[in-house]
Amino acid sequence: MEADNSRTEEYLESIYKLQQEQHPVSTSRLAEHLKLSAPSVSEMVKKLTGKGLVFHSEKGVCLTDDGKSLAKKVIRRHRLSERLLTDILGYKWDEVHDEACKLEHAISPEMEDRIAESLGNPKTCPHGHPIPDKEGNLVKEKVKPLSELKAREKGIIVNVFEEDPNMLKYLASLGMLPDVCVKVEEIAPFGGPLIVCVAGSRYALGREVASKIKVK
Amino acid sequence: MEADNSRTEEYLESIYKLQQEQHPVSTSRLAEHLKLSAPSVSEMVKKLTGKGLVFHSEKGVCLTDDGKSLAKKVIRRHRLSERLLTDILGYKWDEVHDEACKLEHAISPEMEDRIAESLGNPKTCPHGHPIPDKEGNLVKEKVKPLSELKAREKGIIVNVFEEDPNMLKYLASLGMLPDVCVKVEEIAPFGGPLIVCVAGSRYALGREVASKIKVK
DNA sequence: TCATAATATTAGGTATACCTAATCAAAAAA
DNA sequence: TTTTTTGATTAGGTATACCTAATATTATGA
Ligand SMILES: [Mn+2]
Ligand SMILES: [Mn+2]
Ligand SMILES: [Mn+2]
Ligand SMILES: [Mn+2]
Repeated sequence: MEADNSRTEEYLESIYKLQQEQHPVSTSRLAEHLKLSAPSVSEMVKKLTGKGLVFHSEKGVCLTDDGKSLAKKVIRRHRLSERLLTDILGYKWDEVHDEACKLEHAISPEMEDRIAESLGNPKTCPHGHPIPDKEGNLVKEKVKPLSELKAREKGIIVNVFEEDPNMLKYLASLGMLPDVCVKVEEIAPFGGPLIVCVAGSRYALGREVASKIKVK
Repeated sequence: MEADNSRTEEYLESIYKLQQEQHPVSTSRLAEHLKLSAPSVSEMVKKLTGKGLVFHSEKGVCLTDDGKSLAKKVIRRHRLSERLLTDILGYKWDEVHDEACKLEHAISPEMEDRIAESLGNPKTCPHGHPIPDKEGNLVKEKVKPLSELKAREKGIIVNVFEEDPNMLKYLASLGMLPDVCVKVEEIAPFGGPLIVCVAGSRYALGREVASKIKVK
């Protein structure tokens, strides 16, 4: 019978994403992201180790080459799903994450190809993240968080590292979407907000939020 | 946590389909269709009974009103998925069944609506079967098997009660698709084939195959 | 009617993936 | 350095959905 790898895929996907923040991923961070208990994750990580998909370093869990390869396949399916949802079915960018997170496990390689083709082989998901190609290559643009720009500096939004629908909805309402130009007018002291200018309007943006927005 | 009803959905879907052939569905027939052992099905049917989705009559398993309602939801998602695959992603009618059978469990009510709308609220799947509406209403056309037509009688193909890709591929190669007109030229005796005329060409069609093709 | 065959269910077991409570180990604080 | 806190794992358990082998039930047909 055909195995159901959806849990394995979900773990690898999470590990891949979390390692972008800090390299070896801790059990607790992974458990938090997957909304599972630490022992559950601990146990599953052991199984993934047995399958040669992850290994344990000093500081935490790392993906093996096989694990990385599978993770990128899942991420490709996830991001293509998001594009299908926005470009063809008319979803907003804040509505697609959870749907795509289920769809990604129900998509065959055949279907993945067809979606990519039908969409004209898109390079990024609606949040600006690169879609790995069939071989697992993905182009990471050199970016920095909006929060690191200095006063009077400009940047173009590349992507938004955030999956919370409310946050995304909020950002969309300010017009802060990929490819949009943002200027930091001034930076309030003592960890205060950034005053940014987007399409002629000025907004005060918290540091936390600004750090999720990556610009070039 | 959100429950995974995919197995429940798969059982109800099968029961619904099989009961169209013969009303109360036997455990063995169900096991065969689901490609599972009889004891597995026996056990699962007991669980479905506990959930109030099916009940046991003399002759076999029947859907309760709740069961029928859920089954029709699954079938709606299945058939909309098939249409998405053919109409938007360019699949052939013989390639969609298995893909749709996985997709149908990963589609939210929200997404179901969006697919239906994007496709212009189609009335049937690529095989000619009606797509139940949101409320579970579905229009069954009055049809009979092609095998019951008499010599020289004509009919229009309404649907094909078959999910085997090879059979569907074969029928498509003869141009035998929904809405196509077929004329039975003659019927060979002793259970022999039907000689049919489709779009000017004549073909010999086995009785078994002809009984799967429903015409009006 | 009685034996045979088909169907359904029970019994007992496996794999997967989750949980809480308890324990162990490492890091940070006192 | 000893204590406390945080983090990870072990121990023991549950739910779900599958399996094979054995048994029971129902039909069929000789
Ligand atoms: Mn996911
Ligand atoms: Mn995305
Ligand atoms: Mn199905
Ligand atoms: Mn169909």
